[in-house]
Amino acid sequence: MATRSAQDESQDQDRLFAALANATRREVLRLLRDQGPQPVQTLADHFDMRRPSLSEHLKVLREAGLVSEERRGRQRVYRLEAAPLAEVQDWLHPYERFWRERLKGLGDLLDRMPDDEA
Amino acid sequence: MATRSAQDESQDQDRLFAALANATRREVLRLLRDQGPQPVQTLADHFDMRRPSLSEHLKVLREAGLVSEERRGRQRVYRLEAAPLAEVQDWLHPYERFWRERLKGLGDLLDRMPDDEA
DNA sequence: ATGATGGGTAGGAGATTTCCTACCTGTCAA
DNA sequence: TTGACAGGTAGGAAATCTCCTACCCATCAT
Repeated sequence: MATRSAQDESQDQDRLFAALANATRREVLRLLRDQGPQPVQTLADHFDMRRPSLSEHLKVLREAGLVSEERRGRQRVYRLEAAPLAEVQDWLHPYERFWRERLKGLGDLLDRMPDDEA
Repeated sequence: MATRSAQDESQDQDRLFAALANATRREVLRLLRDQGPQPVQTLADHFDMRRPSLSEHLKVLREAGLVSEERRGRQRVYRLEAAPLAEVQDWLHPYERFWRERLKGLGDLLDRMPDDEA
């Protein structure tokens, strides 16, 4: 197995978070998740945007490893590749106790309040 | 409680993901998580960047709700506010079964391979 | 009061993003 | 073979991001 440098990995992480930083791209992921693999035109129907622009979004998603394409005749069927999202979850993990502490604290506070103040 | 429109919420989500789409800002969050609340100068020591630039990153994080500031004398102590990250986790959740399926498939495949090929 | 310190804002340069129109390639049907 | 269709790339405009220097305002110590 080819070993990847720490630099490569943080560059991957950059590409991943950057890919998610756009509402259109997040919506593409949602469509592929909820409706399964589909060709570009079917995806494009959901957006108020010319096809070449969507093509570029698909390219960003491809380069982040979040989608794959399969050529079927003259169509290219895009499919969700969720694996990189596990890395987002891993990134999130060390923060989890912080927001749970906060929510717990809020819960405790509410518990101590009379109902009509809560 | 003031009700927030769906538009407001998707704008929040945009701000949140956009805030995370920068390595410097993610590193600020990590520092606040691992080293606790601290003033700007202490944070700035970790970056090869002028202070005003870091100030702007802190502003982006503030507007995403990911940090808060407390004025102590002439210092401003920044603190991690992890709550919005719960929203990232919520966003992630519907994707989880997809990457788990994939990993499971990979695991099954490896199980069927001779050790020296795995 | 005055200077030094902490940290923000203003304004601008250069890079990057996101959209567009125009055009190209590959596949299918007549 | 010719046309139509799916979808990519090229190149450019406008917006946004990320950095900078210069400057401003508070606070604290002298």
